[in-house]
Amino acid sequence: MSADQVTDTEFDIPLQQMVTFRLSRIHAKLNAQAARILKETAGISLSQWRIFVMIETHGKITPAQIVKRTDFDKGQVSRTVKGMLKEGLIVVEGSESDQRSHTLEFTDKGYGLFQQARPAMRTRQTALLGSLTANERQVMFTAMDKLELAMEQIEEESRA
Amino acid sequence: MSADQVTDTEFDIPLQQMVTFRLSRIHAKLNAQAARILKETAGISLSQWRIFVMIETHGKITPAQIVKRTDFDKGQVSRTVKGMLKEGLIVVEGSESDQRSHTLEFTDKGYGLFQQARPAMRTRQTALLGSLTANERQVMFTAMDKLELAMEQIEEESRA
DNA sequence: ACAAAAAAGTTGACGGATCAACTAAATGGT
DNA sequence: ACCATTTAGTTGATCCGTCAACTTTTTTGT
Repeated sequence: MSADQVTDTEFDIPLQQMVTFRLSRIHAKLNAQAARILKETAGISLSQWRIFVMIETHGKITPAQIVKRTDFDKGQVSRTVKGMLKEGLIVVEGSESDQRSHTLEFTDKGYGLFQQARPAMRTRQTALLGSLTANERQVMFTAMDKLELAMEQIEEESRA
Repeated sequence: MSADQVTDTEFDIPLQQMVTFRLSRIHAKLNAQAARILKETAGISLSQWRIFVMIETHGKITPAQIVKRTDFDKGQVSRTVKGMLKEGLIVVEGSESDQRSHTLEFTDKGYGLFQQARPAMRTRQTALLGSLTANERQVMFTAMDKLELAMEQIEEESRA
């Protein structure tokens, strides 16, 4: 049951950093690679891509809804949207029921760039997922769920 | 075999972002939590902690060796070391064989702070690893290995 | 031995992420 | 209906991560 014996044979990376550290490195590499692909294929940033994906998936979504669904920082969403408006990648449409908010939509230009980036992104995603067996994928996702839960519990305990 | 059918039932998060996106969020949360703990327990930053861990593990290590082993950015290592010197957390000792480089060591103050942060960090690490079964841990690490490999292959292919 | 290449470290620039303060609009309890 | 609270979005400050340019020193090939 105790987790201490898992990796006590220290090779290069000490116990204390295994999970955090490995995830951190993978994340950095994944991000850098995605950013590079997006820049090369469509000249857009990773933040912009993520906004596009949310619009594509949910259609006419507001910044607040994006924040709720993704946990992105609302400041950053605001700035990214601002940039995308200036570049003519999206347009906003004021909501009638709520004067504060507006829904986001593709422009033709924005949609074009999004489509331009998609094949490479899709290929990459397929290659990444394809490198794992079905079982590995499944276990990895449940493991990530559990890690997120464990983090929340740590947070609660340390606040008690 | 095809990876497309894995998550084609789109719930909240579309296929294109599953891996990248989940990892990104977990990474961000893990980082934020670690940073908070380190600040509260010892008043040090995550970068400083990581340098400490490397010194602790390898003893009298040079910045270049840290970069090799961890893939940290050498610019950032340089800056972090500079800050730690100014705060008196470490000292450097010039190498005789190489005029360019220097090894890093704890000061008493630095070691004290490191020890001060350790229990909370260790507890957290144990809680994180402990939330997973042995099998999940093992599968997760091999999955991460495979993902890193897949990324490298994508990189090579796109350069061809 | 010497020129060319590689390695160690520093620094500047820039984008991304996080946090906090702020404005304005909507909601809810009484 | 009214005041307090919540929610949407903007903006500024700050830190971290990444990239590239540069200096100095060491290594390597001939």
